[in-house]
Amino acid sequence: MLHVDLDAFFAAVEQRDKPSLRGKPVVVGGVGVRGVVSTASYEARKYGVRSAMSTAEARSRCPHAAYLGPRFEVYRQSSRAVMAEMRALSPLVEPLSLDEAFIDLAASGLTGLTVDDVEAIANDLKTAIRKVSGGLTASVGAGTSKLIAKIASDLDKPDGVVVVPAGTEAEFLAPMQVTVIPGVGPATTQRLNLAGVRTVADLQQLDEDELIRQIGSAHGSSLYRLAVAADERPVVSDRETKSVSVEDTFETDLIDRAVLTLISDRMAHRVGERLRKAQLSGRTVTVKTRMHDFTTHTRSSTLAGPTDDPRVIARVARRLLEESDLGGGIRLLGVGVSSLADWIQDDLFTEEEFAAAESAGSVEVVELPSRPRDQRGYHPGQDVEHAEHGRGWVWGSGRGRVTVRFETAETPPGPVRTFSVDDPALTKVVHAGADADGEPQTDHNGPGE
DNA sequence: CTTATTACCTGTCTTTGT
DNA sequence: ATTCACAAAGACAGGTAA
Repeated sequence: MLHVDLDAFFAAVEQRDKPSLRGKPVVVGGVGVRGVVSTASYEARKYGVRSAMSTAEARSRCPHAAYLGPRFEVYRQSSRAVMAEMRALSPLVEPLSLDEAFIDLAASGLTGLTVDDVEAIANDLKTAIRKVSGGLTASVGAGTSKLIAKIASDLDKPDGVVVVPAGTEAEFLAPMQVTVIPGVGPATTQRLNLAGVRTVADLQQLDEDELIRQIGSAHGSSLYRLAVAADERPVVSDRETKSVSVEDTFETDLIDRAVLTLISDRMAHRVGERLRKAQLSGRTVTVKTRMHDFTTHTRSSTLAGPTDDPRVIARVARRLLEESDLGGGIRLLGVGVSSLADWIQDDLFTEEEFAAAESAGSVEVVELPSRPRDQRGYHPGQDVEHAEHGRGWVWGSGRGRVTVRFETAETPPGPVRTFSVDDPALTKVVHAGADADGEPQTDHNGPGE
């Protein structure tokens, strides 16, 4: 496997496009009062400027650098060209961000390679990248797993190649600080240090149960395996999106609820648009607030069915914002949607579609049984309509409840909901097809029609 | 002083299935 | 057909990390 990392990517693109910046310190990131550094060129790094540092601190460390806002469209374009070169080498490429990706060479039949073979492949790739990107350089790590490739790519930056021979993985890792392992950040490092663990060798000697007690079961068992270089994680291209969100830090803290409501509405619309563009919809709406002291709070609410409707997202976000304590004002507001489904809301019948289907004779509507509290009125396979959840069909009934699955023949199964048989919002019972035996009649007898 | 976006984990409650 | 107990699953909020 290869891990490819473009060197100081955003800054390098700016230097490529503006020759006067070459050889000079360049800092790309937020340029406002609350901006942070995305990328510093190697010239700027000499002054101690680092990613994630506040722009204010970077300015004091390196006042004569060029400070530029990011041009994501340009970076995306170069990224696409570089990723295409990788895919020419092997179809199995997993981008981690605009400037980073894993490549599984075995997926294109490149197996049984010597260290020299891999080095040659990496150098050829770097040449190809330089050619299609207008001179960008990359650092490449290679090894028998994602973990080793990722760590190796960091060892000889910029413009380096490091190949770790098969069989030497554990000894390669042993002398390194635990912080080199992806997933071990400041919090985990501190907990490990308290347990006397500083290097991977220390970690290799620790008891797994002890490790799990210190840092939790999921993290503990995966870290335990990574420490001995046991890493079977596959390279996965086309990973599925699991959430979509928008957030913004304000120049000054905001407290006015009317202002924040308008901002929330705009954010909800942007999220909805992005969901629609990606043909996604989701059930959970989350509002995020960051207080002046940087504490962060989230409030979320889950709908019965997925939506991509900006108005629905905005309405829920408004309510969540109302329930949020703004304290002395907030520095950040965010709106997101998660619990994504790959099928969209209009799989559920709208009122218009229902009426059209009805007049076309493909469905007939009958009155609810005269004793609506009698669950014998619902049979498996019957179609029903619920005021809030749309149209679905009866999955089962009993114990005073009727279970409805919302789906159509063409879609994956929708959510199953259980209602009390006397739920007034459970309105229409529909017999699909021609053999409905009750007298066909249009009727609704509940609220919410 | 401390971005934007996404993913994933955990503890605690609540809901739902059997 | 109804009730009860228990387990599994889901919802929520916060934390960690890249």
